[in-house]
Amino acid sequence: MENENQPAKTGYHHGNLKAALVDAADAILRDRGIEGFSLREAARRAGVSIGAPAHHFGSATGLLTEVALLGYDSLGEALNAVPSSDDPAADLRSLALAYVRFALAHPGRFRLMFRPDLVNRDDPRYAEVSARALTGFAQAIMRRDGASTDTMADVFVVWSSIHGMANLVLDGKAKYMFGGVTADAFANDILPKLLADAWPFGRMA
Amino acid sequence: MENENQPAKTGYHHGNLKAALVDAADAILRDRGIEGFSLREAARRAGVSIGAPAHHFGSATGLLTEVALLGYDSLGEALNAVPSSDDPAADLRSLALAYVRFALAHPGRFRLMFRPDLVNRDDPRYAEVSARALTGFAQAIMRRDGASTDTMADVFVVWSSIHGMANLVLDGKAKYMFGGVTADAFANDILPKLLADAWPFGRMA
DNA sequence: TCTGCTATCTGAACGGCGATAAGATAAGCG
DNA sequence: CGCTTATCTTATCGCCGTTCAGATAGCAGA
Repeated sequence: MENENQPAKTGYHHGNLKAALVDAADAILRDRGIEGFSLREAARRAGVSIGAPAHHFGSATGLLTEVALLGYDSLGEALNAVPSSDDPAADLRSLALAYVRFALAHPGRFRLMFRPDLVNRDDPRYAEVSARALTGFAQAIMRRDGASTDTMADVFVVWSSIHGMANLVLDGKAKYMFGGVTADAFANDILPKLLADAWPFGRMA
Repeated sequence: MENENQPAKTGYHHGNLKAALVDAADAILRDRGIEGFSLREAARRAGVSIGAPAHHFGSATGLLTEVALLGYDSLGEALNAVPSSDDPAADLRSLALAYVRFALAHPGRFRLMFRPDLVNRDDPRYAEVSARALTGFAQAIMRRDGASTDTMADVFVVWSSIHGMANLVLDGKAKYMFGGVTADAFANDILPKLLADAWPFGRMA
């Protein structure tokens, strides 16, 4: 997942600092979460001074925006890796499972992606990359619905359901409901059953 | 909503600093959101020195935990104010509407309530107050389901759906789907239609 | 190769933050 | 009245993001 971003730092000039800082920031999100991130820590991990990031990104938001864009890319990859079948309801269950698993596997990235105060959504790449992450998802809903009266409403409702599950589990709220289960056990044991039995979107419309 | 917390500051001793700091913190959440909160700003608003809050709350988390507990109380009030009818599916739609409206009316409080890093969930009052906020909600689901095989799974799925809608709207994601609509317009115009037409939990099981 | 231009990076500074601890103040109670 | 104790102030520490003058070196053109 990490670029090696050669050439490595050789002296005064790093050579590939921009990519190195993005990698460092992503690593901080992985190690310490979004609240553990700081611009200075990213500079430290990249082996440069505290003022160096400003030249490339201007501010902490600038750097985090790059990480968030990568996050949407990786979410899109995870969702697009789910194969389509001739059962769109089953596909929707698989997509929901992939979405929640992504959130649990990359909580720092996932949380960052939905933080309007830390991500510059006016970046021209944002609309494109965030929309593309959900295209396969929207298509599965359309396959299930056929000619719906309001596809956008359906997408929003299904997305909300999945996004809500991811957030409640990430925020530790599912523990209270399923007997202190770990995130892994939830994703591997409880969630698939839940999607098959109690989740109405996994049935034909 | 704000206590007047008499007696007001009279000199060296405030007299009711603990309540005044909770009010100040809640006001900061209202004015500047959760990211705009600081212990020093709360002290400033209460008219005391920056070290004063530590005596009463120990840390920022201590103060924010108090505010979060009040938040769960107020969410519980908002949900319990929704009357029960003989149509549990309609009740569920009303509860969903009240939940999302609460989140949009008190975004700072709402976000704080789900921040495990800012709220001490080991506080003995936490389990009680957070559970009570959702009791009426869980009862409506049980009335709709009758004798379900797994009520907890149903509660989790419905709650996720509602919680996901609240989060997506709060994080500005609904704008992209419903034409840049404001939060008020979403809560008053779009959401009721959505719950009636596209929301499967608002129908009988 | 030399020269100048420009991108890149350093290092110091500023104000704001949470936390801590020593000391000042006053409320309460015997 | 005097002692005890809770309350609040003040100073300090190490973080943080941001800014800016200056140091460094890559690089294009002569």
